Amino acid sequence: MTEEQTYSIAQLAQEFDVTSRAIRFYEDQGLINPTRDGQSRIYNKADHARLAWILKGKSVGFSLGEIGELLNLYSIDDGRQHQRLVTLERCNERIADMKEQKDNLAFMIKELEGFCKILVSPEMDEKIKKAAS
Amino acid sequence: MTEEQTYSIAQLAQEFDVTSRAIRFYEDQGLINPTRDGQSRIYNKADHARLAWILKGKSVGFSLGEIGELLNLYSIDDGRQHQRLVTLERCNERIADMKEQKDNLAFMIKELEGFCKILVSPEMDEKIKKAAS
DNA sequence: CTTGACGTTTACGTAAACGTCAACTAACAT
DNA sequence: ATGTTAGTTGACGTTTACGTAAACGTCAAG
Repeated sequence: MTEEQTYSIAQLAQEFDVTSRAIRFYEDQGLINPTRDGQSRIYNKADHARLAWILKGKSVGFSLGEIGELLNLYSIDDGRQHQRLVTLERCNERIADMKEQKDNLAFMIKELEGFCKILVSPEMDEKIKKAAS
Repeated sequence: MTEEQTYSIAQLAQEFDVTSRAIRFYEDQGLINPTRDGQSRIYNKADHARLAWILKGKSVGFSLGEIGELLNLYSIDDGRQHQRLVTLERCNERIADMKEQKDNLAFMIKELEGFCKILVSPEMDEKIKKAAS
C-alpha cells in the first residue's frame, strides 16, 4: 500500500533539467543521499524535494557548500544555545543579502522591460530623444 | 565649470567593494573603457554608472559575457528590423528568467525566515512537532 | 547472444572569474 | 636619493561546478 514513489537518476535529471552527472556530483558533495538498488541510485520523494531545494538554492546564488550548510542547519538538534545564536545571525545575514538581491532583480527587470519598450516602438524612441513630450 | 567628477581605480574598488584586479578584468572583457592619464585609468561618471550596472547584473546571475551583450544591446542603432526582433525575443526570455528567479528568491526568503522563527523560539518548535495547537 | 539503453566508478579536462605574485613606473615625502 | 604609495602589465594559480571519456555491469528485446 505505502508504495512510495521512487525515481531513477535519469528521471530526476529530466524533470529538473540537469544532467545525471550533476546529480551525482551533488551526492559527492554530500547534499543528497539516495538509497541503492544494487549499484543504481534510487530517489524517493524526500530526495526529490531535497533536489528541488538544492536547485532553488543554486538559482538564487548559493554555492553548493552553502547549500550543504543550510541543509545541515535544519538538523541541529543539539540544542546548544550558542550554536543556535550563531546560526540565527548567519541566517539573518543571508536573508538581508537575498532581499538586496531581490531589489537588484527588480531593478534589472525594469531596465530590460524599459529597453523592450524601445525595441517595440522605435519611433517613440527617436521622439523621446529629442524632447520628452 | 564642467569639471566632471572622475575616479581612480582604487576609489571605485573601495566604493563598490571589489578589487582593482576585478575592475581591470572587466576592462579586459570589454565591459568598461576608462580614459587614461598616461598609464593610469581614469573613470568618469558614465564609467561609474556602467560599473554599478555591471555589478548589479552580476548579482542577479548574469555572466560577464551576458552583461557585455546586454550593454551592447543598448547601442544597436543599425535599425535593422530582424535584429530588433531577435533582441526583443532574447530580452523577454531574460525577463522571464528573472521573474522566475524572483519567485525562487521569495521562496528562499520565506524558508530562512521560517527557520529563524524556530531558532528564536525552540519551545514552540517542540510543541508544534507534537500537535499544531 | 548480442545489441542497446541505462547505470556505475575513476580520472582528467575545462570555463569563468578572479587572486596572487613579479617586475616595473611615476609621483611624492622625508 | 630613497623610501613609500598608487598605479601598471603579464603570467600563472585557484576555486567552483560540472563535462567528458574510458571501461565496465545489468537487464530486456530481438
